[in-house]
Amino acid sequence: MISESEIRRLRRFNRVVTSELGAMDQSFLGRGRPLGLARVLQAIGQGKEELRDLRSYLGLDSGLLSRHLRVLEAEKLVVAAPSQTQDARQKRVTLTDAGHREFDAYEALSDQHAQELLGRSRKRKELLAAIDLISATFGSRQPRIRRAAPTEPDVTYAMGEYTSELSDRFGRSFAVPEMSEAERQDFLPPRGVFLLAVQDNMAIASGGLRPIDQYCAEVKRVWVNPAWRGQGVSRDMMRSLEDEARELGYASVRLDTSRHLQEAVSLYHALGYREIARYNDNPDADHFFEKML
Amino acid sequence: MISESEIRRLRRFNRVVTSELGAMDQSFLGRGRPLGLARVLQAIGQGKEELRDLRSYLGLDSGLLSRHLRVLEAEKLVVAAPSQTQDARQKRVTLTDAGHREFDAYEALSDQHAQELLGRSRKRKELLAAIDLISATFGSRQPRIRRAAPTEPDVTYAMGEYTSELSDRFGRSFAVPEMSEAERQDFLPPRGVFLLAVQDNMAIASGGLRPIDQYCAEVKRVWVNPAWRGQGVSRDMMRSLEDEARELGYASVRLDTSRHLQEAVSLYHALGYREIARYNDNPDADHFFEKML
DNA sequence: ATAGTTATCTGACTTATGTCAGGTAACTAT
DNA sequence: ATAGTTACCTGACATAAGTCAGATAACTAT
Repeated sequence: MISESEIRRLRRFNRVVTSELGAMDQSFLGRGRPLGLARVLQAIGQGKEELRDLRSYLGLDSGLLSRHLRVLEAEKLVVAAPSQTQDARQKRVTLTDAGHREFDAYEALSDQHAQELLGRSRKRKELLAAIDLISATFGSRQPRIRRAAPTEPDVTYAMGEYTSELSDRFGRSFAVPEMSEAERQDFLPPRGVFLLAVQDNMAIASGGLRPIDQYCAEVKRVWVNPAWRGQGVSRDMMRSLEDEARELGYASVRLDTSRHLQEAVSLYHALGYREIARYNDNPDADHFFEKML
Repeated sequence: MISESEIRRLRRFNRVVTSELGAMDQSFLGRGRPLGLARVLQAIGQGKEELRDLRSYLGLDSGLLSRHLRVLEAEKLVVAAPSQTQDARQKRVTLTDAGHREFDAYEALSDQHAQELLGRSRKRKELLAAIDLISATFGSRQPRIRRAAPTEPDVTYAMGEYTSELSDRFGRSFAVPEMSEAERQDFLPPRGVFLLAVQDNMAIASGGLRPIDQYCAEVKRVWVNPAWRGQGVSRDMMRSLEDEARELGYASVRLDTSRHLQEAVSLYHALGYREIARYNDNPDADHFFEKML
């Protein structure tokens, strides 16, 4: 079971992190606005514009939220508008230009704090892996899979991690693939698609689909952040890619992979892919799979 | 430099952890006492008894702390007494029996929360390593080295980690050494000593010294929590052990180690130890060192 | 001995946060 | 059409938290 010392280690972690977060709050107060208002402003800036979302996200009483919004309105940082929904009782608030500036200022403070923390670490890569593992363990439970343009920053991030992992696994350096305009189009409907699994606002997994010919698409660049592995994320990603392929009118998908990525090989077997002969000249691939849709 | 995505990962971590800590606070409120008072009570229970310590630890205004203490006194949870120091103006507060019970109740809540969090993890060992790395990176900077009795829980914890690491390194299972009463005496003055490096109230490194003969002591069980490595902790530990050996009247120290612990071998070289011939029959050792004090 | 400093306490005040009971207008179910 | 419900707002109130200006007694430096 869970030992005394494990509990103490977690509690030490709690103590340490609490004091860091306290420092963060202090820096927010520097803008002369109580924390409650700052939180509301940040939440709105992050797209929580419907009042009901805001209330549930911040856990606020409706009266209190109403009052906070009144203050922010008086400061001309937000404006109220009727909600997008049918219901004319519901409202939404959006940031004014001044509101955006103020929001950006809070974002900059957060970024600065984050940067300062990262700067303290000698072993940044390990630290980030540790941070991700904790985010994965304690974070909200539902990664959401959505389409993404190959040029999005989140895709760039995912591809960076992907190639860095390939480099580790293969023991030699891979470069992030530079895509031509034509290659990017291959990953966009109607020819293909690029998917990201997003949790707590950040990509934790990716996968792409591009045409081989009229009837067959190829699965490429499937990556899952190591901290989220073992929770069925890659399975969900593969299923979503297959769904997309069907919708785009393909009859089958193919993919290649390598003995250096053993979990991948097992996964494809488990998902009903069958091994086929080499269908391309990728020198790093030694396993080839196909699945009829 | 520090990239955009690294900052976002740290901020995601912040978000996730903030909401966990919020849940913790909620559970504290269940005892019908505002957070401020609960914190004071906890701090006193943790040995912050001098008012000045309390103030600086909790960052409280002296007036506010005074009032908080008055409330706790009225509840008969704490009693004030003159400070241990010369200065008759200074005061200290201690928990009454009822105070201890109340403190224990808060401790139980914390433990319960910690346990619940750990229970959520599939990969507990990795999670704890991640937690330690973050504690090491963001925690307070000064590990303190102190003597410890071989029977202390912290020593037991350190030895558990030590043997578990040996098992990993050697690729076979080591058991935590059962010590006879005589062996324990070997690690206690005047014959020897056992040291712990403590940070944020927990052991992060250990080392022991026991007699070989009248003139020479042996360094044993040097362990540093992996999260704290690379910061000179082992160096400090070795220096402290040497100081202790000198004080206990030894003229030299010896130690054995293994090629499986390459950092250890380098460290001993760097600290001025010279390799000598095998001086014992430890089958796991293949390097032997000595240093004149 | 004297002047200045320090540790703690008290009272008065402010601000932040939270709660609750209506109120209005817009909705839903029948 | 009517009764009941819901989303948001307002006013009144309560509690928590923090600030500040003295007051007192005990200290320190000279």
